[in-house]
Amino acid sequence: MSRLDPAQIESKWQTAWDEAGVFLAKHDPAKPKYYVLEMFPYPSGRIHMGHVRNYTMGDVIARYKLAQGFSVLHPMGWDAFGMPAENAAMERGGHPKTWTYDNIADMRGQMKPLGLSIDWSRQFATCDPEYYGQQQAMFLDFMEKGLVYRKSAVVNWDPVDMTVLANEQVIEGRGWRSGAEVERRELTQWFFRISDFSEELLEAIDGLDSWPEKVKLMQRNWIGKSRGLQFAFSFVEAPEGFDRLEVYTTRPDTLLGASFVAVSADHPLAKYLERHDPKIAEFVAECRRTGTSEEALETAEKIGFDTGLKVRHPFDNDWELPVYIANFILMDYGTGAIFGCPAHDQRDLDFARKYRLDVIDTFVAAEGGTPVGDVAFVPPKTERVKWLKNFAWDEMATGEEAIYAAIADCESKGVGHGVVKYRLRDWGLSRQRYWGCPIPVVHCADCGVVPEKRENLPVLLPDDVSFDKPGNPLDRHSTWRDVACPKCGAPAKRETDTMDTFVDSSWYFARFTAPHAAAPTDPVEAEYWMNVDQYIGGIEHAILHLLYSRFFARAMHICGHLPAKAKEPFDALFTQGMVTHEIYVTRDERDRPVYHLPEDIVWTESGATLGRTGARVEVIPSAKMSKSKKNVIDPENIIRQFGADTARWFILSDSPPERDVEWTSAGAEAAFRHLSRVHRLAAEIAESTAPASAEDPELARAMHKAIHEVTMGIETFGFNKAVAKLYEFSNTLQRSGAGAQAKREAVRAMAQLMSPMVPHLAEEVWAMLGGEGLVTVAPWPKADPAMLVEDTVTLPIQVNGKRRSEITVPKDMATEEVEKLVLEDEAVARALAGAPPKKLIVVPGRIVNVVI
RNA sequence: GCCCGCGUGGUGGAAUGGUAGACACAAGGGACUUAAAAUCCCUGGCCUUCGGGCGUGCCGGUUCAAGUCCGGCCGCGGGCACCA
Repeated sequence: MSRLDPAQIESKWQTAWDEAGVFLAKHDPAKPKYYVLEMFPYPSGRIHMGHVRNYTMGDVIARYKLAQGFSVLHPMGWDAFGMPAENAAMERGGHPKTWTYDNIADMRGQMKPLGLSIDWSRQFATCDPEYYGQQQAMFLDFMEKGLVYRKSAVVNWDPVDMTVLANEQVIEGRGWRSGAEVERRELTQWFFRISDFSEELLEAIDGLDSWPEKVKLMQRNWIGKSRGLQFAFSFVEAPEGFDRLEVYTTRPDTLLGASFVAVSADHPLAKYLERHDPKIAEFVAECRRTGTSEEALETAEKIGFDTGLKVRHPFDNDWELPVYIANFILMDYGTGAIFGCPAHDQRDLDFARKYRLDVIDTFVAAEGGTPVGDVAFVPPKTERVKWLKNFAWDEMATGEEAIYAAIADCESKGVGHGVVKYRLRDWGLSRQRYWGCPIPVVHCADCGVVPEKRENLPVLLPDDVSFDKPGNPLDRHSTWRDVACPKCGAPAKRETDTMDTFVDSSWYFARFTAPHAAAPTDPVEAEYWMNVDQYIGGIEHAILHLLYSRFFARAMHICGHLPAKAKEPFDALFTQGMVTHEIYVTRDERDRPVYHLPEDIVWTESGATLGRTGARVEVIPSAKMSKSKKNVIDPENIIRQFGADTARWFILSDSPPERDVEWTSAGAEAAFRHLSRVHRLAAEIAESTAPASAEDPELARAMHKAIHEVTMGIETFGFNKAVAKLYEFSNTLQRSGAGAQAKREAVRAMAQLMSPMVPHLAEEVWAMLGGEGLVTVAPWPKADPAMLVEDTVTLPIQVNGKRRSEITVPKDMATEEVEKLVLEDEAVARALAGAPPKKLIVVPGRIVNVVI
């Protein structure tokens, strides 16, 4: 009998699938379609276990749908633009393009042995001119429809690398690469008008029934809708050109507690004042020096500057409030100006105490008399509280009622109006980088910003660039940069900014439906294949990527590139957990962690120690895999050692897909043992010469139960449960005394049920048992409902809710008869001790409860 | 600070309000073997006077029946955050 040899069978069946072309997506109007997509990878050069998990899950779905007769689209591509390629070029020399395409070839080579049911004929990389050229065409469409615009914005500028940094790249106020102190600079940049879609993107979340609640919530919070009052203060003495001062508040109910007004350092009023008062100029400059990074914001002291200006309270002309410039006010939220109510907002209170401003308690929060000290009283939104100063609502009202009443009252008095605001900002897409999609416009001294002519697309990235100097090589590339204006022909300059790589990943799913179309999409193909029926990826993309894609799908619809149904492009979303692995840690003399490789660890009775020194090692399970922690498991090694089926089987077992799964070598070995057992069992049964006796109802029942349960497991993303049911079925099969014919049928069913998860072994087993053709395309088995019902049922008997006994009865025995048998039961009789039961509850087919 | 999720054996985890711990890992015992590997079989929540008692983070409630529903605590994890 042959042993399981994964290397041999896996390449054999992969070749068979390729030759049969079973994974090529075919547009077949006669069939229902199914589009499965896993978030495409960045071509770093190595696949990791996270990829294996992601693509295995998608593959289970794709293969299952294929067997169910769907026309399946399961493509793969590469999110290939981005900084790492440029960093590699800077560090090691070479060209980002070479580095990227080499990595793609390497990674494809590493993915192939996994036996994924991918239609590789549709593969593309976002750095292919064919792809980014269409993206440029779409950018021009967006320009025509007013979906993209330019404005000046404050950015983190690294003066050494001469580039804009994302907030995450600013560490303690310094650039992450250069270590140079980051400056705040105003640059003119391109923006997508995503904020125009705030309400639509928010409302449509309600329709995303097959998205995780968690992701929907994160998106709702990110869009951040709030209702409030916007109104204007009039100045006691208005500065030139400033008539009134607009503010926005979500707590108009605290208006009677107002004691100051503050504006952002970027507010027009601040900008006006800094031109006239050197002290204000100095203060404003100070504010602007503070970075925009989280650290900078958290540690920065809240400071303000009294402008000397005064405004009048909207309810009382004699009530004057000072106007401050403060460093903690954001220009791009609300109006860039606020009123401060120290008694009922902690930050306002801190500010008021610091600058000795009034604190007006509109509540006397604790009616007992404690006035507001250093802790503000924030009126609760849903709880009824006693208001001392209320201008439009009951003395006892909730904060929400008060807010609502305050807005209505202010509107009736002509003091402002209720408005809705969103936290969502427009999406800045300009990057001062080489390795990205060029923005296809030209800057002309006379014509301004001129779109590149369509016939000149794609605007290709030049190959002859160098990374020996900081900054964007496109800026220095005169023959690329200096062009004639597409409109007037005068000498002009190309836009040298490239697009954020999130743009590339915001529509790749649509491009897969027609990867070589001469337009961004092909309407016929998009109509057939869209939407993505099942999208699978990491939770880390819960907000940006998914929100941007939802926006892009809408914008593409407006430009005629996607049908209306694709405005929400992902019908179902699944977010999978990480693959973790234990780490081995010791501490150095300064108590910093030092990580060790597994092969350096010696296991002793007292625990883990370090081989050479004998130092005690702390073993921490479930750590995220990372190079620095020395706990990375390389999928290539695992496949070489055990085969792809084992890697797939293990990663699907045990842990629910949405949770983290810990990789353990014991688990991988166990998975391999089980698959070997299945292989051996199948071979035994295939070779068995035992007489083909009559059918075996027990085994048949187990088979139908397995079909039902595994199917349900796959349908509900309960892969761990599907795997458990397959273990159960193979255990039953192994112990079964059924005849050869019944066993063969059961093994064939098992091969089919296993095929989405361990496709190579399934093919092998299927072939051994004389299955027709490829199991991959064999129609998915159906459970016979009649076979799922047992003739007899075992009913547990509870006494006062505690299990005491059980009886086995025919499945449709009358309740009265069951009751009779229950009362005759020994344990029940003992508990009753002669007395009649208070109550007897029979749940047919399930349970009996005797209440005494 | 605001919002959300989760607490079940030594471990990963099962369980439409209906037998808690399926399935697997690790562990212990046994068979086969000169031996090992491989393989196969068995045991297992805790206590017990063998009747039973106690068990799903803690306290209480609803119910014939609660891991599951409700209220309150405790702990862990995640998201957002100078957002007015």
